[in-house]
Amino acid sequence: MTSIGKIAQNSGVTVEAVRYYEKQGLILKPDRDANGYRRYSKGAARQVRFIKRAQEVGFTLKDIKELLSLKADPEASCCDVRARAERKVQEMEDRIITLTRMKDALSEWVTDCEGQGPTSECPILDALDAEET
Amino acid sequence: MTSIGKIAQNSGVTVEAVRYYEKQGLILKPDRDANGYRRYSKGAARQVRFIKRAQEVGFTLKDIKELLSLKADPEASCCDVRARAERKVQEMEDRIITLTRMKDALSEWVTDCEGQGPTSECPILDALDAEET
DNA sequence: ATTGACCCTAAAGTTAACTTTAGGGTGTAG
DNA sequence: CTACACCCTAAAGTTAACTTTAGGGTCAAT
Repeated sequence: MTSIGKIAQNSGVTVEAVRYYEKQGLILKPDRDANGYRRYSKGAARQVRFIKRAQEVGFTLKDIKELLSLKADPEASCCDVRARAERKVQEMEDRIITLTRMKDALSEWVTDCEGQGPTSECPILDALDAEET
Repeated sequence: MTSIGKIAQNSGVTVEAVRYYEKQGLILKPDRDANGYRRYSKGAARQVRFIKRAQEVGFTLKDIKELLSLKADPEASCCDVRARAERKVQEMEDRIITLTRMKDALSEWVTDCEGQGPTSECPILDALDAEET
């Protein structure tokens, strides 16, 4: 039985974040003791860490809420979880491809640039300003 | 001399976006004709396309504003532009690395998952819930 | 008895880049 | 003359995931 402060500390988030997760229905509402303070069971920090770890691999809080529903649902299949994970992997691949394309375009222009002379003769600005696509 | 609608169309953004860029100081305030309508010179669409293209390679509007200052400044050197571009490339590389790491972790878990059985035995959920780091 | 560390709530603020809304003129084609 | 497309402004809304603020209780120690 610990306080919200300890839970936060043990899971590497702020106290406000823990309250926020509670409000969003991502963690169970804990009991309160006489003074109204939240009183958490030992496993609570683990729930928060689940959230954090899921975020770290790219899930949004909305995704995580779904994942938690599946986790809690005895009817749900592992397949459902897998499908979501695959979709997320795909999204991340797409983001990576886009970012890489952007980066490559920009770094090519950087290569063209000697870094000398006034901006009026800058190949980077020229590229951005070019008439064609 | 064209209307804001044409400018928007010719540069692939909305009318509201053009007005927004103006408010942010990214494009010059155009003259107005008798009825108060904005009246743009021919080159205005090009300014907007500069913005779009810069966004497409990863610059934020804030970055773009800086770039435009450099562009307009006869004292400024191409070197300043290049430095910003290099910084941006670095940022994008960092994002790509992070995203790739995330994606790899998740897709490894996906590989572990047969997609069968209840969620209580799902390797993906297990991985997210694991005790260690 | 007061300091300081914690706890509480509800509501507003943050960031980016727009979009939407509300309320209203303008110009022209039929 | 009346639709209808276009133009105007200012202000609020959008999204995500929190953080900050404002205003207050609680509790152990000094």
